[in-house]
Amino acid sequence: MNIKEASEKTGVSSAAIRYYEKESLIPAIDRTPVGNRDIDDRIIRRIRFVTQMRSAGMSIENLRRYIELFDAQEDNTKEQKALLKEQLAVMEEKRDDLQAAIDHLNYKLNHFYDHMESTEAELRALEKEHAEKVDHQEKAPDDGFY
Amino acid sequence: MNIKEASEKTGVSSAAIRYYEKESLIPAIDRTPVGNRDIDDRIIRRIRFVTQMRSAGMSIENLRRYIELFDAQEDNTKEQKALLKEQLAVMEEKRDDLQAAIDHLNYKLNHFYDHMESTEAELRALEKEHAEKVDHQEKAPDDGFY
DNA sequence: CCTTGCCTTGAAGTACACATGAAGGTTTAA
DNA sequence: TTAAACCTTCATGTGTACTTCAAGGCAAGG
Repeated sequence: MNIKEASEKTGVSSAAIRYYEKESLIPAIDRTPVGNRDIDDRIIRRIRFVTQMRSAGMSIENLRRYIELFDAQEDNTKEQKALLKEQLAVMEEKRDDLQAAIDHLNYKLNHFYDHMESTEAELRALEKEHAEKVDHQEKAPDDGFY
Repeated sequence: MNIKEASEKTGVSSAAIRYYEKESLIPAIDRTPVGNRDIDDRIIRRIRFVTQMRSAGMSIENLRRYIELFDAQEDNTKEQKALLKEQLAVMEEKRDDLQAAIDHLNYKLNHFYDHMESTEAELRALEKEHAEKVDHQEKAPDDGFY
């Protein structure tokens, strides 16, 4: 498939696909005799992988290092393991930050209900949760920003 | 406390704190008689909140909108809820992407062990996990990129 | 009095991750 | 054969989120 089709399939712009190839986030793409990119499913999968990691907040630079390690054939496993573990720690910390922020937003959402919209059922649900999370609520701060 | 102390306390640069104030991500900061910022714990909490949301991928623009709604006295809870839910969805997707990446990386780490370093215990742990995750492994793709 | 070290504002510079534009090549369709 | 609709590379532009710089003020120590 050509780059436009790949773009439509992945939701990544043609320019971004070219950029990813240039930055080695995806492998070198085969060309047709006239020089156009001919993109197969393996590339599509890689583009989707890049999208996922980017969406999760990984920088191009880190992502390239990660993929280099992933693709490496040589048996430099010691360094690879070290770098992968480092990367893993970064990602786990980010995930935990994200989870903390999600918890915060959920708390907020559940504890400021809209009088205009709340149905009986919603109110009951809120009250139930409120009862369950008293200790959590106790920790809630003065101004709502921790 | 002065801006430098606040910076050290939060890990956010002085310039960034000034920037956040200018962009209304944190409230206007009180000044000493000579005009220097005098930062209290309420501001510190807000800075930390901003840091967390930024780290979670919220843009300055969205964050400002969110905080404006938050601080508003009018009963605009309907909009607030909408904005919160929107942001929550974004963050949950990011978290799931990150988790997928973490799983991916853990899989990689566990299946290319270093002959030079593995202890008996580590090997047993890997084998155990391997046995537990057969179905997951079955789904592992050709090139490892989904 | 002068240096050190903090602070201020405002303007300008920087890094990242693309987006856009210029100049040109190929293929299909009227 | 001429236009449309793709494509290529290379260069330059853009938005975001700061960072850095310039010019200067205030307070303490030597």
